[in-house]
Amino acid sequence: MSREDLPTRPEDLKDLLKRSGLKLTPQRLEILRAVTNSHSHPDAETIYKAVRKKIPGVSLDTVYRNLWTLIDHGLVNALNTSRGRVRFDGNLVRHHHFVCVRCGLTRDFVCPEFNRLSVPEEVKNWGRIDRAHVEFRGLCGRCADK
Amino acid sequence: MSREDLPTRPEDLKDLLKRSGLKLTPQRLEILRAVTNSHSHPDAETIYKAVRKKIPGVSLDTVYRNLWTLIDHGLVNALNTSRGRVRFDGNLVRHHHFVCVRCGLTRDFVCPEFNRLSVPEEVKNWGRIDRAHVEFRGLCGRCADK
DNA sequence: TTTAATGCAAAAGATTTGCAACATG
DNA sequence: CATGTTGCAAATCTTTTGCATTAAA
Repeated sequence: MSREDLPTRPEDLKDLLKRSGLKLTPQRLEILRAVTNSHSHPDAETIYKAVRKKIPGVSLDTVYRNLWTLIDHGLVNALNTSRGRVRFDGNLVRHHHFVCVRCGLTRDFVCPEFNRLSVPEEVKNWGRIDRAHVEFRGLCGRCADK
Repeated sequence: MSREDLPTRPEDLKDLLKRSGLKLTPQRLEILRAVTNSHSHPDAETIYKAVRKKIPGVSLDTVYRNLWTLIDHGLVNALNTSRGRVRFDGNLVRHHHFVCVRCGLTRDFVCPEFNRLSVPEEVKNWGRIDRAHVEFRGLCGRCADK
């Protein structure tokens, strides 16, 4: 299995955490599972609710702390947010986005070609680059109709 | 002058607002000017401070309201924010980003080729697409050294 | 045993709202 | 004029912190 096509089975998620050098706590695992299972770019509150079904005692700040940790380790992304709330993207299949600049609707699509865009020299000097992400911006059907 | 290379002279900014169908208030103009003049992806507070130098009585909520309006009209973008605060990008020259996933550092670069990425069929059906934006993600020099 | 993660409760910030007055087209 | 915009102040939400306790490696 390529790095571009990652699994969501529990054992694999455990693995993923370990390979990322992260301690494997039940909370962390459930948070990761919640965010990777959802392709709807949930906010922290939504993830919190999902995790509580499995671990009723979990706290919201643990959810936040873990999401940032997962982001730091490249397992999750923070999304462009129209209007003040962070949303998370845990789709482990490498993908790109369509974004409605008005309502913030964000949809995933896969395009292997875009994963391999070549990095301009200038940019190479700014740090270590792990991946390319393309965003097509415009108005979604709903917003365009108004 | 092409649409890809927009001006920041006051008259041109006024024009830009009008052409976007927006009422031209002094506050709005200064807010737009502040955000287009800064290439450092300021947050709302920073823009507020800059605008206050010209219009001391301006209020923070007016700044927010206008930034969202400008975003709705495609003149400004909201940026990926690591950690809870929206930042704004009013660079009118069409550009792309390098983003450090750890600290959130975001740098602009220009690459005409990326402006013309072809839109997959699937995506075309989701709405009207105005532009493509590429983000290279990784760790900036500073964060990579730790 | 060492180091990192958790839960709690409280704090801090950021963003939004209602509303009356005002300015723009 | 009609409509959209502003300032103000208060309200609302989201996200973060400190700290004592617990769990993972």
